[in-house]
Amino acid sequence: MPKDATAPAPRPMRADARRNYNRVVAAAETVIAEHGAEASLEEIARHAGVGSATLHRHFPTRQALLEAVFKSRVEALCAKAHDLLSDPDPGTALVTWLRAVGAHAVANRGLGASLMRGARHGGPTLGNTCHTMIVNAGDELLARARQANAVRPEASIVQLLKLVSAIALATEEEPDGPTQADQLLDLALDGVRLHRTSRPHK
Amino acid sequence: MPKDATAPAPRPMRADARRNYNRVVAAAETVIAEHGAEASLEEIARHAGVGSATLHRHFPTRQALLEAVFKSRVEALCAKAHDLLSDPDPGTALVTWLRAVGAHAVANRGLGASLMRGARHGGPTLGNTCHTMIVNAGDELLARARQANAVRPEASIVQLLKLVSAIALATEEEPDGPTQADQLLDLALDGVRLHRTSRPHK
DNA sequence: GCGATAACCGGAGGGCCACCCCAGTTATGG
DNA sequence: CCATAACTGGGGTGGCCCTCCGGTTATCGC
Repeated sequence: MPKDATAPAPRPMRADARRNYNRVVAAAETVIAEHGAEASLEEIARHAGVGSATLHRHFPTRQALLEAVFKSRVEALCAKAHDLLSDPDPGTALVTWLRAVGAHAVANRGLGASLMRGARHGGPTLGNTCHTMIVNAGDELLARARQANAVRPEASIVQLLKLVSAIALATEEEPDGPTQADQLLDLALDGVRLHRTSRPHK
Repeated sequence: MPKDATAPAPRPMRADARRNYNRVVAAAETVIAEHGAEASLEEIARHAGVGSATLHRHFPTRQALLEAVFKSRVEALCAKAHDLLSDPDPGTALVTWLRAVGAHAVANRGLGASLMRGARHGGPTLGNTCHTMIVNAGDELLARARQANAVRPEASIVQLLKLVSAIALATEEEPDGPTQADQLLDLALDGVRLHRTSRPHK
């Protein structure tokens, strides 16, 4: 089965089409890493050796292209979430995963914004697959943590992800982005957890 | 050549110039409230009944325009910070103020982004007056709270403001933005405070 | 009150970009 | 091997940001 996202390709997509598709994704990857998520689509097309029309045909919206670029990373994060489900400490597992999400969002410029944008346009049409994948993966972790009384029960996974994305969005394209993001996450996520013991003097 | 952003005009600025200046600021206010901080400058000029050149002459950069638009609100926030300095509970005062900052940032689309952008371009040249004003005002509140052991000592005011701005940025242009922002702030700011007593079972 | 002058105004134009249309080209199935 | 359907990319449109330049107007010294 072709690795097509949502359509079970009735036509298996012509060879050159798939070739150009891959070229565009590769070019987008490098250009976005260089210039951020607001990079010029034409520059991506140029860098891929492809006309702008081709790019727009394969990816009718910028969001669609971002989804394709970040798909592998999102899948990795979902896999990590699955692994962490067997962690002995549900609360720490959740926080660890959220930090990983934040780290990825900071490292891959624009991922954070991409994840957030997914929430809008409620329609399940397209463009929000990254968002839903992450939400589903994280929801299991949160449910387990909540069951163990390790987190504030009123926090939803959407809120938590939005918080993480916001921090990533705010610190990306800063000189010391990763450091700042880490500190901010430390501050913010600490408020999410429930510390039944009195807080250590640290 | 006096680069006056706020300078006390050696030449008192011609009457029509000031008139157009005010018109542009007023137009920007409404257009930004409608379309966000990324609104088209030409549309602002159009809405003000003014050529685009006039807009660019008065405000050489978008940031300069945003500064002018948000100046009054920022001043109000600084005044509020000053008032809260006499609040009996330093920790609560700080959190109250940060929530107020967040509320303003959400209400006035683009203010959050504007506040953050100020941090960059380290130069004290221009465009970061809003940022420095807010930072200075908040720093006093934070210092007092820290002295009272009411907050985690490693949190800096820049970090806290960045956190608040990030949340505002993430929730603005959402249908239920203010509500979400409030919940997220609740989550995030709780991690900032130091609860010397063991946390209530709540 | 009245020119001279300096400041101000806004339309025109250049460069860049997202997006669409259409004729040429190429892979694919009978 | 060829008919056909799908894919391609150059060119066009409209929008944006920003700058230059000739015309206009407020302001100051007389």
